[in-house]
Amino acid sequence: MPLKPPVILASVPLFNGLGSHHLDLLTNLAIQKSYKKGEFVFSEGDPGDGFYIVVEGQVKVFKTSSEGKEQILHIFGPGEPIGEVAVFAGIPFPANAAVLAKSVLLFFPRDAFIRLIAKDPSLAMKLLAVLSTRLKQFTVQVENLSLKEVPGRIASHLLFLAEEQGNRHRVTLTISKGQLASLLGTIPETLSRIQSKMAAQGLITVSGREIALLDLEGLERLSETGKL
Amino acid sequence: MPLKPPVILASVPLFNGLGSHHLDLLTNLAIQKSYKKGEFVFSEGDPGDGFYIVVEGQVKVFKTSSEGKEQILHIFGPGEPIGEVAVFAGIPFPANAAVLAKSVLLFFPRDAFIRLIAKDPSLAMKLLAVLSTRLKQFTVQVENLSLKEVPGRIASHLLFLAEEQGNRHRVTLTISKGQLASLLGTIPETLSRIQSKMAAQGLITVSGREIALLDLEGLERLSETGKL
DNA sequence: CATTCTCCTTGACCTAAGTCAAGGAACGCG
DNA sequence: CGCGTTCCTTGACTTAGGTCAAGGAGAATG
Repeated sequence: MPLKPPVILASVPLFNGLGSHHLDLLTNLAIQKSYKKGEFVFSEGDPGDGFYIVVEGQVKVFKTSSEGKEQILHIFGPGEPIGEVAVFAGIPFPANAAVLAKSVLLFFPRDAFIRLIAKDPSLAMKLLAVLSTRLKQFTVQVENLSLKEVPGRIASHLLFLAEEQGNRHRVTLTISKGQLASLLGTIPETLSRIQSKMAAQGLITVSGREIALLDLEGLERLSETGKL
Repeated sequence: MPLKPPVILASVPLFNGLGSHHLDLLTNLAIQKSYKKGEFVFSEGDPGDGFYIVVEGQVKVFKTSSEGKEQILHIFGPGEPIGEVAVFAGIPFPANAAVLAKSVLLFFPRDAFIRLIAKDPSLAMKLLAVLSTRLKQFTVQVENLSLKEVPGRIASHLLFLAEEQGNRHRVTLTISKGQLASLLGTIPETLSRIQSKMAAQGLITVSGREIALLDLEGLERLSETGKL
């Protein structure tokens, strides 16, 4: 059931600084949709007739192999746009999107949104920045997958979370270990084993989704020269 | 030695369809630079004070691990823009760029170029399309690295080249085998071995940089369900 | 509170692909 | 045209990490 969105657009970074006139136009464009845990937002190959912004909840974008293994490309939280690639490249969605928890998204239909950008270069500049940042993130993901072994990827990710959460010594996972494995290009078993080994070496302690970073030096070293 | 560029901008896809006024402005912005084989265009971490367009030659963009292994992110040919990510995200270059053969590039300084876009939404739309397409390519690269084994990656790449070169049954590598290995996230030894195996099974025949695709069916299958 | 999920962990095993080392082929240079 | 350098190929070996299988812990449900 599509609903009219609440007036939260102003708090979305992408629309930040937009005039209230444009915000009104956007508000009229947007269609609000709700999803329950596990539900797909779109599938790889679906026509890219618009993009989404997360209002609340969490969405994973991922690829699946023929044997059913899954690789998460990115996890999106509130305020982040999903699927703009399909809109601007004029192609079908290149990956799947599914929600990890009950979520609310806003949908912006392609054509109307494109018309809006054409009129407002500042919106275009914002989008360029968003896409560029995502590109940079892919750069890191490829580096991690190809040049680092699993322990290094885990260490990197923990340090990244510490940075993001603004706490040098303790991080909270926002996704399950299984999903984390899929994000890091490995499987739960391997993640589990390495996590144990890291704990045994005094690098971290794990308790549920709470992880204490005991040895930042060591983690830093591990994240670069992958040897555990 | 920077030189004024020749009037080839109109033939660059990114600037295609731009008015001659804007083309003149761009021409005045651009600085032509020449590189000899192996030379770096920029290094990871360098300030992103502008971006480049390939006029002739070939440029690889790549990451390097602490142990010296290299992963190529993309190979750019004539007409393609390099390094826009740094410009629009306002960050240093997130990877290295080096030329694979004697090359000529045009450099566009950041600030002037940004001013130009702000005035011309159609240029912004073109850039959005370019970045989106690159994003989609990364999507494929991550999928290949994480969800496919090396034989599958090779098969995919050969089929991709066949598509690109418009010849179903014969492709020509434009880079050395060693560089190809680095692009596919493996090493020359492994590439070599698998190529031999594929030849033994009648999928392909290899002679230098010329590869004949004998069994498209088989390659297609291999590219999906990676079993050789 | 017991039951059933779902998720996580550990063990034994196996295999894809990386390392090290040695020849060969091809290419550019003097 | 011969020489050296760079690139490619093949072989023997090692290993990171995936697979399969079996518990165990925690959360959710009736």
